[in-house]
Amino acid sequence: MRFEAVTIKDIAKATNLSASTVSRALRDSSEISEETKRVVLEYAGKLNYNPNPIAQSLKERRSRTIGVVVCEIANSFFSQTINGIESIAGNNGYNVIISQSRESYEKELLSLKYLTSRSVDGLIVTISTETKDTSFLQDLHRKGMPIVFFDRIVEEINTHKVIVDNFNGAYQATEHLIKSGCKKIALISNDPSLSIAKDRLAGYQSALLDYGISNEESMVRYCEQGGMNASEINTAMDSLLSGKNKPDGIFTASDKITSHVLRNLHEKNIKIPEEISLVGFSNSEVTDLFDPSLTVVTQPAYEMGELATKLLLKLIESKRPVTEFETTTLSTKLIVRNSSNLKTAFQ
Amino acid sequence: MRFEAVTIKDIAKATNLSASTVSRALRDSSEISEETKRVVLEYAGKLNYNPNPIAQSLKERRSRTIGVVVCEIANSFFSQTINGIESIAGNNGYNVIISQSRESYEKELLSLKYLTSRSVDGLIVTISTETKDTSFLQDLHRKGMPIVFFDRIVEEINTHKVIVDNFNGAYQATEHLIKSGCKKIALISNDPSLSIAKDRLAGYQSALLDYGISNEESMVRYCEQGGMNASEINTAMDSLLSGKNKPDGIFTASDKITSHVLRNLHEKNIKIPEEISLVGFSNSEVTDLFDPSLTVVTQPAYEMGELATKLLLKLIESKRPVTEFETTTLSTKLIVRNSSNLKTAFQ
DNA sequence: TTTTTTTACGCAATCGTTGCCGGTAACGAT
DNA sequence: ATCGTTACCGGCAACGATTGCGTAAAAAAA
Repeated sequence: MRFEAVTIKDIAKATNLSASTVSRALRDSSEISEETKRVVLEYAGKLNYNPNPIAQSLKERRSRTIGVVVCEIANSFFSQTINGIESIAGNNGYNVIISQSRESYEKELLSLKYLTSRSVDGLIVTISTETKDTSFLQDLHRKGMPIVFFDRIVEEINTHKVIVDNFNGAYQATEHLIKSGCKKIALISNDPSLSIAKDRLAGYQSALLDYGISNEESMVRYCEQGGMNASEINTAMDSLLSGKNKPDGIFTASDKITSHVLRNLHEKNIKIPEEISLVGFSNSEVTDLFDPSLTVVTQPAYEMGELATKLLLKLIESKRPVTEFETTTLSTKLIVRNSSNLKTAFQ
Repeated sequence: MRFEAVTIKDIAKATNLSASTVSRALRDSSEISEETKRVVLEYAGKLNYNPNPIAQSLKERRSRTIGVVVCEIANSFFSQTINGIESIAGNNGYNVIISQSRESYEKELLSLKYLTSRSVDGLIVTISTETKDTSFLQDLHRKGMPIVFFDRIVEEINTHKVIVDNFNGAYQATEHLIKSGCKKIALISNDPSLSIAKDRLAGYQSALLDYGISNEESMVRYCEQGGMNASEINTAMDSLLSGKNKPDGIFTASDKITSHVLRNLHEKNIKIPEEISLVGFSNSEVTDLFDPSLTVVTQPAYEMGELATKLLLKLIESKRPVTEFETTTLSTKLIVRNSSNLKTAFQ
């Protein structure tokens, strides 16, 4: 079954005008008489005419569509970002096609190929944990495809980027754990090749350094699959807790990792924060309901989506090639709750 | 900046053939010589040719795009459904445009108009809490637009529908509360005009009836905005708990409502399940981490998305108008945790 | 050799829209 | 009466891919 729409030709026939006149009348051109415009608009209204965006796209060589590649929609951080993206895109007459990599390089590549073959006007991308080779993105960028990165950016591609101050977010989280009395603080993070993982590691290390706590390799674990499956995190936790140097605080560097670690601590019947304090990056809206309520580092995801989209639209609508790019860094927010205990506050 | 793609004409020029020959060669037509095909394919490969889907859409009068209207992406149930939708759509060469109503009738209408004006081949829709008037959807349906409803269906439109057994889900939840020893069970639900709210109310009432508990109007609250803002739910909770007939069990009929109610109970320092037991519909993946871990009714969201998409594709690809429609009902699952206490189990 | 068939390709139209060019009628100016 | 200007509108072509139809050349049949 096909859904048949009204075209300009239908109106042209009905009004005994040519297609071009109807087109111009609809676009309120000055070279069409008021009377003709009235007639055309009346018919267009009556027949509920809508211009065919596919034909327009073909003519104008643009689709007014932007492609978004995220790791996972069912992740608060990304769904909030998408909300921001859709709001700005919608206000500007663009639509959004969303694609998920599910942390797989292969799926990411497929998504990118799919989106570009669907003639998107630009891309908003956050790369997967698995992605080491960014040559496809570099190719696209070189050929003139407007791209904006957010969150997990690609350092070697020079374009607009929207990130948060991951260093500071991690620093504050770690500092908070230290001030809570933790002496042995572990970090469970994403694959270290990711920009965000690097920055968060650096922030964590810097805080330890500043407070005179030694940086020990043995206290850091990386999840190559970004915590897509629990087993990876459980393995990390097992090895972390089995050693002689058991941590008294854990800093988790992503949404998924945070909840998996909490679940693992529950299973092990470890008291939080008495035995181990927990602070993690998370944009989930229900971490206040967790047992215990979680101390989290949150990111302004919605704003990041808005900003990335604004930047992308600027790229798309620029007449001449853009060579000056900006990296916007927003702030994270530390929300202190019961999974950590700010002991020094009572001293 | 525009991204310039390789077209059939580029290949035609490069190979000194006509566009039609190139087109036929690419589609492996029998009236093209093997030698020509080889040459064309070689060039197409070298230039990394991809057919322009916009041009194809215009020609074939279809966009290979399906539109999805959900209430909110940042809701586990819907994001899981979208995952299911995308998986089937992707496998069949369709892409997906997602639109959110945010429980607003106005935004829903805008989304629908936008999607249809973007020439989607079909729609997968779950209506907003606010929606009372479905005439626009009825118009679309009458004009031949393939539509599949899921979750919150429109009863008066005869098309494929995918739902869960809301009656039974609610019955089981209520029955479980009764067996846990609750005598006064409240229901906090969505706007009663929604199909799911009706069915869940009926299941709740039926369970009460079967166990000889009186149905009292005063124990039911409806959230007209579907729990989009906390205040609505807090008001409901205040009125529910202030009366003389304080409930000892609450059944919440949606994801958002469930977490808001839990938060409200926390704020009121009410012990769960000692003072009040809580069971709710929720597809959040972290309800096991809540304080207390939540007893929930979950829906097979991913499967619902898959199924809805399969049905939609059948509609879209059917040669002649479909008149026989099916409503598929999947089962919910009750996961018992600590927010309710199955006391009778110990007897 | 002539006629028929087959092979392999090009032309032109199409989808819906719009930019460009051109044309005509009306009107005032000369 | 002639010209120029203005207002208004139509025709054509093009965006990229596809397809029915036509046809030249080659192959096969007569």
